[in-house]
Amino acid sequence: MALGKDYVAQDCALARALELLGERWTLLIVRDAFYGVRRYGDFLAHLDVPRAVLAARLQALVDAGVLDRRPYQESPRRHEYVLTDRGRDLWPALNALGHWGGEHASPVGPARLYTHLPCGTRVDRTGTCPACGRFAPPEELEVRPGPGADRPHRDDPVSRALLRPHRLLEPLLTE
Amino acid sequence: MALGKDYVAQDCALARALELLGERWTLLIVRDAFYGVRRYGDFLAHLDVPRAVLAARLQALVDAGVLDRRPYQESPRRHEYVLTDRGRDLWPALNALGHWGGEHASPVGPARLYTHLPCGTRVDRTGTCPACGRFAPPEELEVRPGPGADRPHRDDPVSRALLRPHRLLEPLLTE
DNA sequence: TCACCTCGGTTCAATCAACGAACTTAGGAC
DNA sequence: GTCCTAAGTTCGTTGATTGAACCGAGGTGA
Repeated sequence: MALGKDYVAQDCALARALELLGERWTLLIVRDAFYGVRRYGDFLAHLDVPRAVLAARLQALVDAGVLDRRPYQESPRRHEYVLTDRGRDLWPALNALGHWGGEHASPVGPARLYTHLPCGTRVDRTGTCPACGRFAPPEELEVRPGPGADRPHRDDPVSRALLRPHRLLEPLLTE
Repeated sequence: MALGKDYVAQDCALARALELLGERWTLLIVRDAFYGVRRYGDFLAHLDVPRAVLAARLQALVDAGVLDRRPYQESPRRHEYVLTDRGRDLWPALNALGHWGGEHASPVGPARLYTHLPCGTRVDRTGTCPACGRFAPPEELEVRPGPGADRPHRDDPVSRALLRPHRLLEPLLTE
């Protein structure tokens, strides 16, 4: 979606957001980053995305300032991808899209529930906690499998780790 | 993005939403529908989307229950595409994505502002009106060009019509 | 009656991106 | 020396997007 064949003539904030986020796989990668996935191999295991596409998308997200690529060990040097503030600001959009998908595109309801930890209440489609009435930032949310959850489908370390309730943005332990 | 090569293994609400909405052009078409665009020719003029792609996307959105295709005149019979309730429920997602794009991906700020008509206040990224504290449904919003607006760029009937403040979902008059 | 116009598409060849399997590179472990 | 892991890159095949041309139903004007 490079120059010339992009949404460039659409001088609109949504179009510019989609220039990056509208590429296939990109938003699922960002969602996984909210779930605490940080490593190339874990994204790969959870997403079934072609390796080349994953590498390109991670690079694009780093270039756009959504993810930060930083070393998590030396010798051998390895890197992880962590959401920046700009990336965390995508939470309302991700929550709204996921909420719509759970209501209108899922046979059995949402696969995951988001609970505002201080209140123990599910957030609504705007990302607001009905109990305290405030917008619930992702750090204060816990993901947990919902009624339409993974059951038979996936079996990879990331999917297994997500069967346990998990605070958003905390690194996911994939034993 | 048909069977077999879709996000099907991602048993997740977001993945299912993206199965439809993640296709190129789809969310821009939905955005235009919120702006009041209803006709094939107007989408075409505003979006620079290939005709075949537009036809395919409109069909997919109708199949998914996001748009309703209904006649607006007989002899010759012509149809228009109007957002259903399911389509209107996409507003929080569209608003959140557009808000992110305006803050993080636009050089000069948002190209369009959304004002809650009863309060005269701009809605925030969650779609909530800061003045009345409630979620502002799209019917109560007015679009208006903002600081980063179209200026030189596009010159088509739809872009011209959007230079005037306009209530969301009201049919756009493209004289 | 004929030519031409509009609207809402469809068709098709060329191009571009995604896919997936194989390969690579750098270091550690046995 | 051999094997293993993590994080990629390479590359031929498949599939989607593009844009220009075409189509058909109906109206309009001379």
